[in-house]
Amino acid sequence: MSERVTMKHVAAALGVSTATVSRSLRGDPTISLATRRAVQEMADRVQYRPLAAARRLRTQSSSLIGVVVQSLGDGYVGEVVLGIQRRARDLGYQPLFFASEGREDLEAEALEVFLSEQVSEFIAVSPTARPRLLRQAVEEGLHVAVINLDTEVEQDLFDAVESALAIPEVTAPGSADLDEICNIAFDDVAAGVLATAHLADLGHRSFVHLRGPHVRSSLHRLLGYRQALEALGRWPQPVLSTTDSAEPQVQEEREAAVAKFLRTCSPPLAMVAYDDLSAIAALRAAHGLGWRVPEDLSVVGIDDIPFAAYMNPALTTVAQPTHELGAIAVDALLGAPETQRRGCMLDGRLVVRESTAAPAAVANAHRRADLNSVEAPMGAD
Amino acid sequence: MSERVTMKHVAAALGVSTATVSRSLRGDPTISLATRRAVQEMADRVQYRPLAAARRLRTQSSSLIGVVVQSLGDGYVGEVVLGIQRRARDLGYQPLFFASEGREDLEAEALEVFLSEQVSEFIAVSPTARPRLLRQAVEEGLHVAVINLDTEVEQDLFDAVESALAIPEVTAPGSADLDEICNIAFDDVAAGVLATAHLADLGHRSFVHLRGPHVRSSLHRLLGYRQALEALGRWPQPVLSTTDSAEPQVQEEREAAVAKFLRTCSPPLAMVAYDDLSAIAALRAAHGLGWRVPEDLSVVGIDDIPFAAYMNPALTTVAQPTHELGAIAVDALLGAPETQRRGCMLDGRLVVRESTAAPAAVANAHRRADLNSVEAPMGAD
DNA sequence: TTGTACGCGTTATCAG
DNA sequence: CTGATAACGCGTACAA
Repeated sequence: MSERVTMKHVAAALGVSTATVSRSLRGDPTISLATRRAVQEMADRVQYRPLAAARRLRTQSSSLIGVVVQSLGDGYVGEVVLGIQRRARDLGYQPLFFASEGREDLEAEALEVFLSEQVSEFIAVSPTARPRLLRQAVEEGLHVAVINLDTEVEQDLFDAVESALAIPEVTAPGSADLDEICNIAFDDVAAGVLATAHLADLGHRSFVHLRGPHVRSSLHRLLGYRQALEALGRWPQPVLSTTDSAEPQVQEEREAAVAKFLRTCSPPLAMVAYDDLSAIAALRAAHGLGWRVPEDLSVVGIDDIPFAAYMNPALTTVAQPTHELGAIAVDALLGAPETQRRGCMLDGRLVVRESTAAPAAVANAHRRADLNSVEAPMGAD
Repeated sequence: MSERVTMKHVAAALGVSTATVSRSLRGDPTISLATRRAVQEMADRVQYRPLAAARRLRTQSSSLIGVVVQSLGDGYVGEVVLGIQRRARDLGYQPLFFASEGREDLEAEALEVFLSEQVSEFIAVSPTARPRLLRQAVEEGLHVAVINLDTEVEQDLFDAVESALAIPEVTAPGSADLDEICNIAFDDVAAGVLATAHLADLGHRSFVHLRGPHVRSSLHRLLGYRQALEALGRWPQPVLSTTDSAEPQVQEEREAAVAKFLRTCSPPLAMVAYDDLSAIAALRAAHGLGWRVPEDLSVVGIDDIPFAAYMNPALTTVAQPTHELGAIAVDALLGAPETQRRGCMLDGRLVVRESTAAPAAVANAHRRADLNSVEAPMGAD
């Protein structure tokens, strides 16, 4: 029934050629201002909408920007994605999102789709150690930017960093082979330092780090923890780790690991968690054992996911500049030449909320007794 | 440098016509199996990829399914979107996501984009009271499905439902004018009933509902609360409300409202919150006043956002069948004829975690004294 | 300043 | 069973 309105209609209605319409609509200055205006007016009078497919077929380019994420539901990713969408829109681009669910086959499919859609700019948000996707992407001629590339890292490196020995040479993120891509990164080392220094500034002397999975960001945050402590002359300090398992149980394992550790020591204690989710697990563990946060245990997370502020107590954390990360990635690919290309590193921002406080030194002695006598309110279930 | 591989290349390499290639690739049975196979083989030997733009220009249809959400970061939306993406992929469609940020201009832009992209199927996830978008969409000839349409509702209706009077005629969601669209809905009334009944089953006698904003879902959940209570012969019971304000403060306002209420009464108490976020605010308020959850206050949320399980205590809640909602919406638009068209209503599922328990009747008397003597640990900051 | 004409890669129609 | 050919809507080189 309702025919699609094409340039032909606009042209006919005005008695001009389609070429004139085309040129007018894109503001070609060789067309007289009068006709340009007339065309404009007629175009939206008849509700003309350029057909993306036709334009793409003709120009061989799509003004589509492919974005692969693991999951759109993740709060952190959502923020980054928002930054991408806003900046892309400013530049006249439309993001094409694809959730990979962490599956390699879906990542491959994403690439197929992008190629079919003539996507030429490609952003991967926090890809977990899948160089293949990125390799293929550059091989296919896409311009790719990565936000927080997170490659897998050997256990040995963690062991070394956790030891009292000299810090080993920590390779640059991503490193070697991936060279064409630009990596927009959060400074995980600095975040680790920031979190730890905050606790130290509060007067804490006794620290613990809840380590993340075997990936670069985890290693770097640990490194920051160590660096800050070394600067204070207090290294080594304990590091907790859990087996890297699949999503469902990971929170419980973290909670268990923290609980186990807390039983071996006495307040006050200061914890730097790998990320906010880890910190939240720690909150639960502490509560389960009757440790009060922040009085007995100060906890600082990293990321500042949307829910951090809603926790009880609200989580002190190092915020990632999520929107910026997204915007910069877009700029790096599409922005004016002055916007950098070769990647960059952004600092986090300390957000102090309720989960950290000065150690309650005075009350120590008698609280300690308390803790030993009470049963854990929630026990292990 | 790297030329795009087209059907022409495939055809040339095999000495056949592009028509044959085209037909073979789409499995046209009029082509001999032999050639079909040969074409297939050659096609992926030379890495042929159909150009979406060309196909669309020719067929006038895009196998793209437009999806408008408010925010991709929202955990709830993320889950729904996942359901959409999975089902869409099964049917050979590619979702095109657009985050409206709740802005009407962006919604309009989304529609423009969809039209340009020849999108013919359109899903809106939890649109908040913006009939305009949907109207325009159907006017432009799109097939639209809505997941949890949430229109604004007058204060009067809330007042009426909260009163002791007879329940007023509550109009169907969306209602009247939006008729072409199919509404895939979560049964909010049933969810309210489920949550309330759970608390009643636990033995609670004293209830309170923390009401949501002035939208249909909020009204319906309140209605469920009332219905369940009426069935028990315990209506009326208190209902808490906050001013509907913009995102940033809403959590704090909810927390304050709950705190204010808790000060006026004594444990044990059972609360049905509008949603998980409200419930989380209640958790904070309770903690701030020294009420223990679930011993003094049982709280049940609705939605089961991903974070509900991580809360401390983990939140008991009524889960929305998020993936299903998404999948059904896709089916309603694209699925086989046997998959319904005219919308449907899905039930929630009670997920019992740690925030609800039987009222601690015995301990009441002396605990009450406690509560009155202690200062709120966290005070108001 | 504007019009004419062609081609982008694909599919559909019509012959063969 | 397969091939030639036209057309989808737009942008642009070239001509006027």
